[in-house]
Amino acid sequence: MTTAKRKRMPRAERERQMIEVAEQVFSARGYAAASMDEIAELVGVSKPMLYEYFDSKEGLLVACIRQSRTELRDVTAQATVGAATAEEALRRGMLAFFVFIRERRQAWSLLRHEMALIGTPAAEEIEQIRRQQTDLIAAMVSAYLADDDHLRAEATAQIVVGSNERLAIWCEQHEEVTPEMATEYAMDVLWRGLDPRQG
Amino acid sequence: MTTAKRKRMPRAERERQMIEVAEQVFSARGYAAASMDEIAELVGVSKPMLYEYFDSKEGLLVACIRQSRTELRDVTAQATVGAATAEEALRRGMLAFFVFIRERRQAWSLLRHEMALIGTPAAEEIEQIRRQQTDLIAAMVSAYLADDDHLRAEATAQIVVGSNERLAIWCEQHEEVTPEMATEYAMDVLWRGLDPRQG
DNA sequence: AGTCCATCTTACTCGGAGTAGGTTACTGAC
DNA sequence: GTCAGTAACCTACTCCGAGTAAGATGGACT
Repeated sequence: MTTAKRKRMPRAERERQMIEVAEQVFSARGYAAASMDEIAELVGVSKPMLYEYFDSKEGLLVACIRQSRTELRDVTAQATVGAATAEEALRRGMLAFFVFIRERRQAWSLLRHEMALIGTPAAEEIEQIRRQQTDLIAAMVSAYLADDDHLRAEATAQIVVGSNERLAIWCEQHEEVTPEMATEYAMDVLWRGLDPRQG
Repeated sequence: MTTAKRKRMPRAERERQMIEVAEQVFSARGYAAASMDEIAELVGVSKPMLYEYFDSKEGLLVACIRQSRTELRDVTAQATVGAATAEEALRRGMLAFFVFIRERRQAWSLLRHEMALIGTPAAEEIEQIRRQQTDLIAAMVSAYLADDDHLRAEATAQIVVGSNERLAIWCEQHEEVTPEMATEYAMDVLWRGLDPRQG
């Protein structure tokens, strides 16, 4: 379809193509229900090629996740540049996140599947990839808030990420919640805190 | 071992026994790597019995998760009774949570596996079970904080739960973080907020 | 024109989820 | 006692999909 003769393309290009197809199939069918045979057929290649390039079904999923996470990190990082205050950086970053998950459904669906790898050999690698995001936030927390307690900064990053991910899943069931509203809800708790005494 | 003749026990009892064994196997091997044959053998029963009582591997996992989540909700709900303020209720609830995940590793490991069911027919049922927890928190938020915005209360509950779950996973990699420290980190963000201006 | 190797294929194995159909022990009725 | 009736249980399969062994083929470079 895209290219005339579906044959003999260089490894790097084939890999990209495989990831693209796999991303669609994984997010459409779910990781467990997706079959390597189907992905291979859609790519227009035989199954052993997938194994040649990605070792296993898990490996293929990890490659897909790595790509989507990198995009997400870049989008959120980009959103925060030029923010004057910590508050503004946090708000912009979160808004970028909620916009991302609404616009790039497929990528987000894939990221949700990273949890499917818990308890597998790939779990550690996934945790490594997540650190792209948490390290970024932990660094901002330390810098903006002049907090030199490293452990606390990491914990704070986990809280921010965890909040956003859960909120994102919740948003999927509440179509009426816009990215702006989600951001407002999150800011209200994370920045101001639940303590009602402050104005 | 436990009972002399491993034969012919009433359904309810057999179910409990199956769940007990399945909980161990799932949390030890991981959902994907666990096999129904192994579980059946450890129970001392043949595989079709598992399917008779739980329909599928997924169904068995859901049953295990339901039990562990009920325990977790009861523990956290119990911890908050008699708290004088919202702050105290939140702190006690979260401390109970972090103690739970450290003491009942197996149950917590199982709850982490609920994510493995994303994109499967059981996903909706899992989300239903989670609501045991979020509804409880949303109700407390509404009551204590006199907030009548239902949507916001739900979002807040998701933030609290998401924070705690991510923090719990992070704690597994940081043995030096005690439940008390985790609670303090979480309270500092969720109650006071990140805004450094307040004292 | 021939050699090398990266790309690609056919045709398998193997393990585990799920099932068809039959068997055995207990329960109550007479 | 003994004879349904049924709940608990088993053996012995099917089938699908992950992963692999071993070989074919096209193109690049000498």
